[in-house]
Formats: sequence, C-alpha cells, structure tokens
Amino acid sequence: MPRTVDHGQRRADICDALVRAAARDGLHAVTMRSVAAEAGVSLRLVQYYFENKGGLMHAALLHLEERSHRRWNERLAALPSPAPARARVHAFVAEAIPDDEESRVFHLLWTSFAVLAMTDPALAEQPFVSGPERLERQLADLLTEARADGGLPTDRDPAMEAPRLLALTHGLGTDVLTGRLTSDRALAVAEYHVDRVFDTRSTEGPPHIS
Amino acid sequence: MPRTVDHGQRRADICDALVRAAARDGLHAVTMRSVAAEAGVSLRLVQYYFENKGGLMHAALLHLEERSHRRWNERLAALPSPAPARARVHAFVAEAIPDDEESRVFHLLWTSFAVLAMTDPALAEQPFVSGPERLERQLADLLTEARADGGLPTDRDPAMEAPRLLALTHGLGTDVLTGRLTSDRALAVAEYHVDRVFDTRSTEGPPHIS
DNA sequence: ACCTTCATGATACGCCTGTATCATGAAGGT
DNA sequence: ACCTTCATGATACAGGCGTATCATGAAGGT
Repeated sequence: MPRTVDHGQRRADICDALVRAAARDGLHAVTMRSVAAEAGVSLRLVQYYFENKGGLMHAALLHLEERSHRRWNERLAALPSPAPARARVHAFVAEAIPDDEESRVFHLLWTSFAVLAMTDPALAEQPFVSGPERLERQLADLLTEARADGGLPTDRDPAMEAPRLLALTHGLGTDVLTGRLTSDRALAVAEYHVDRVFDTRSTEGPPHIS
Repeated sequence: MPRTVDHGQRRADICDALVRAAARDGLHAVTMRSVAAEAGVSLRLVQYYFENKGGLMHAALLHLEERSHRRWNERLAALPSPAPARARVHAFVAEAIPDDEESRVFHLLWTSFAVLAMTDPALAEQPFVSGPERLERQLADLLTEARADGGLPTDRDPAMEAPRLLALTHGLGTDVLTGRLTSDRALAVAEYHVDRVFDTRSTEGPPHIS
C-alpha cells in the first residue's frame, strides 16, 4: 500500500481548526473553505476526510465533547487525593464558568451546537443527551456518596441537585458570554449556590468552610 | 400624500413571520426570501421595511423581547391580586420553562440570538444586557420585599438569588429544548429550587436547627 | 519495473444569498 | 387634471456556498 497518513490525527487537526474558526467568527460563519484555510490545507482535504459538511460538524461536536470531558477529569484528578465532595463540586463549577479562553470557546461552541440541535434532532442526539447525562450521573453519584458520608445534608436530593447544578452553570456561562455577567460575578453566584447546597443551616451567618 | 400604510404594523407582521420561520427551520436557515414567503409578501417588501438583513434581525430580536416582556407581565397580572412573593416567583419559573409552543419558540429564538451576540457584540447590546437586567432587578426587588415581609428567610441575598434563578431557568430551558429533560422534569427541578429558596427548613429531613 | 491504491491539488457547476435597479400602480395635495 | 410621493412588483447581479470531477504525485506489493 502507498503512503498512509494518520487519519485520526488529520481529522482531529481539522476539527481543531473548525473550533478555532468558530470561536473567532461564530459557528454560523464556518464554511468548508474557512476551515480548510484555518487548518492550512486545501478544500479538497476537508472533503476527503469528512465527506460532507454535516459529517464535519458532527465530528467537531464529538471532538469538542471528548476534549471537555477529558479536561474536567484532569481537573478532578489534580485535586488532593481524598478530596471532599464539596471540593469536587466546586471544581466542577469553576470548570464550567467560562473564565479562560478555552472554556469560553467550549461554552460558545457547545451552545451553538445546542441551538442547531433544537431544530435538527438528527444532529447530535448522542452528544446532547448522553454527554450531559453522564456528567449528571457523575454529579449525582458524587452527591449521593457525600450524603452518606455526612458531608451533605440528608434532605438534599441528588436527582434534583445534579440537574439543578448543571442547568445553573450552563445558564451562568451564557450570561458571561453575552456580557451580562462578569465571570467573577458568575463564579460568585455559583459559589453562593454551592454554599446553599452544602450548608445545613442556611440561616444567617457567613457560610462556614471546612 | 398617497395611500399610507401602518409601517409599525407591517414591520411587526414581518417580524412575526421571521419568528415563525425561525421556529420551524432554525434561525440559521432564515433568509430574506423565506421571511417574505412566510409573511406572504414579496422580497422587495422585506427590503423596503428593513433596509438590510441586519436591520431585520435586530428588529425581530427587539420584537421578541417586547413580546416576552408583555407576556410575563400579563401572567403576573393574572395572579390573584395580593399574590405572595412565592407565587409570583413560581409564576416566573412556570413562564420561563418552555412547555407550550409559544414559550418553546421564545426560548429557541432567544438562545439563537444569544449565540450570535457572543461573537457579534454589536448586535443586540441593548436586548442582551438591559432586557434580562430589568428582569433581574424585578426579581431582586420582589425578593427584597418578600424578605422584609417575612416571606423569605433573611439570609437569602436577593442580589444573588435573582441571577441564580434567571440562570437556572435559562439552563433548564435549554435542557428541555435539546431533549435532555422533559418540561415536566425541568419544572420539577425549578420548583425544587423555589422550595429551597423560600423554605427556612429544608423539607423532610431530620437535621435542622432554627 | 509496474500496477494499484492512497492522498492531494485544481477547478468547475449549480444554487442560493443579500442587495441593487428599474418600473409602475395608488392616492391625496394643488 | 396633474404631479408628487408612497408602496409594491419584477428582475438582475455578483459573490459565496457545498459538492462533484478530473488529474496526478507518492509509495508499497508483486
């Protein structure tokens, strides 16, 4: 066989190019040609590795989700080894609020895809339900465990707290990206939320840390 | 002067047509021609009333915000006259979760515009900060008042609760629209949240001091 | 040495887009 | 009656889009 190239790598490179282009111009402005230019390859190559635009978009979405999933797990692993539940939850919200460029890009792209998925159910059925659902389960498990350990008041319902936390952080992310909230303020709101979830006594007094 | 037409009305009609078209095909698929067809007028008329596409989009966004604002105030007015704060907050979340077609459309379009605004700060600077900010202030005032009346525990911070509620409902709306949550479940999560905000003692569980 | 297959370039095609132009009813002011 | 202005129609134009086609290096199997 003739010279063979690492297709996976090439596809990943092109997906990254799409992400960069979309972060700059918006996903709506992404074209096969602009992706090719951003990746430094010819239009033909983009066609070659992804048949058509739908395939490219789908692949980029998967690529994005995979990247974010890895990032979140890395952040979790970086925590001191037996990290209390609250610290892990805090790590989650800190990761979810777009403060640095990478998370900003992620949130922008994810929301852009979400909007597309709202009118094109075919696109990304997997990413949009199974992706966040895994995250939700992860969080719910975390909270259930914490509740058993006494780290979380027993009346908190992990099956509600998990989607609540997910929805809240996503909403805050959007507020940040549209310029309505600074990332500092969004983070403060998220932390206020975490405090409320973990503190038994919500009545007055500054939240105690422990 | 020759025959004159109500420009405001025409513009509103065309904006409605845009909203319908976008609700069906997605905002990204909206074109001058598709809007004209949906409104049952010629392409020329859309140009006539809105110079260019940017103007049309901007007007549609304003139109949308105005409609939603009115809808929310109507819902508020429909409440029994001296409605307790909690009931008004509940009305808000019930209005915000997309369950019927109209609120589904609103959420879809609003999010679509939000995504555009993320890479095009010029578009809709007003709608995206001043719009929700008014809502936030409205909510914050409501909560402040409730706290003074004893309807809300004193340690709740309206300046945090308001953006938290806003972000939460928006996030839940997105989850519903992407098919990750049913509207029933989203509403349940939102109500769980409202319960937590208003109840001094977290329900049903043992621990608690007051 | 040759042939097959992979990888890539160049380019063309038809469609749809936003926008511009020209024309023409319709109707009140004079 | 006429003219001006508003409102609308028909159509053209240039550009960008996704996609398809044809050609051609590059390299291992035989």
